[in-house]
Amino acid sequence: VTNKDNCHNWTHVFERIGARITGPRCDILEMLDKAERPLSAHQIYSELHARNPKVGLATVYRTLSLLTEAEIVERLEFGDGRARYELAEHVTQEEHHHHLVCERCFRVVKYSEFPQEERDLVRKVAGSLEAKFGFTVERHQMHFYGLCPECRQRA
Amino acid sequence: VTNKDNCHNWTHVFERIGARITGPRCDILEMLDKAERPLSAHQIYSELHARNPKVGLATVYRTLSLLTEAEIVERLEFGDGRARYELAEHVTQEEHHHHLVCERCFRVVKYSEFPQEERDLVRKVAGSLEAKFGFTVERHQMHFYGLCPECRQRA
DNA sequence: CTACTTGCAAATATTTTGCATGCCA
DNA sequence: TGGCATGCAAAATATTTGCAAGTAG
Repeated sequence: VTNKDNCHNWTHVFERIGARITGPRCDILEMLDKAERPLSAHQIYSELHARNPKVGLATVYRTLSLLTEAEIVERLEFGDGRARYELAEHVTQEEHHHHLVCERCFRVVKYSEFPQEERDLVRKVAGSLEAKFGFTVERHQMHFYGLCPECRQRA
Repeated sequence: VTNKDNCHNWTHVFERIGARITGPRCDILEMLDKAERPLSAHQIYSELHARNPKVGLATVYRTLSLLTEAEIVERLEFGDGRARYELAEHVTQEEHHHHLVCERCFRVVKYSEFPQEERDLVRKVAGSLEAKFGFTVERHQMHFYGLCPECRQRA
């Protein structure tokens, strides 16, 4: 009883990577697209499974893995042992952003501050790293860690 | 049969945090201090256990946890599911640095490029985040990901 | 139809914890 | 000596995989 209601926007994504278009896959992309912060596999599974108890956790992991390989999804780790996932920027067409993380409760906020300055610096650093270490630089992440207002108050 | 040969440099570190000075603890700090890249718990355990089979993996994890809480060690995650650890900068008194990671083999290289420009940008971003989100920003990480020369050749 | 997907359960991998023993201060 | 630290084994998490059954194309 796979429900493909959410597939309209995503058919071309799966076609491009030669993967089949299924209900759970579209649901996952839809959730990631609507989310205001990166989601863990468990968060995605909980919601999907609540809507349709037939959905299994393994499918969530396999789908996230598939989409991460295809660079449709980006996998992030913030230090609490569970990976989070969000849509790649070329998919959302949103502004380039990074994350601010509370090191106590691991709440995550997206931000985009001084994008031009960042671009300039990143370009310089990436060039320098390629020259010095022979790496082909593909992407970067900048995480800021601190205490959110709630956790600071409790501390 | 605890061997405290490696404790000379580290007594004050443990005294400051009110923790006992033991062989395994000093060995771990010594390893981190000598390492040129962040080490995983398993890497540390392997070497220590080879030198002294009495050392257990739990001690490694408990020590890393203790030292991370005390901000003597920094915990890092690069996306392969195993955390890495390195000495905090105020302990090594080395230059502020970040990491370049091969997304295929997860080799990690430390770098420090354009430190002044980075400081300027980070200060601006941190201030902006504190004002906008009410977080108290404590630290940041910048990870560059790409392919190392070896993995690029193989691909 | 046929191969790709899925669900379930079992297997891995990493990290944490309980408890009896050991050892630092 | 007293309480923190350790080792071992068992537990808790997170993630991956084998396999039989389901379904997209």
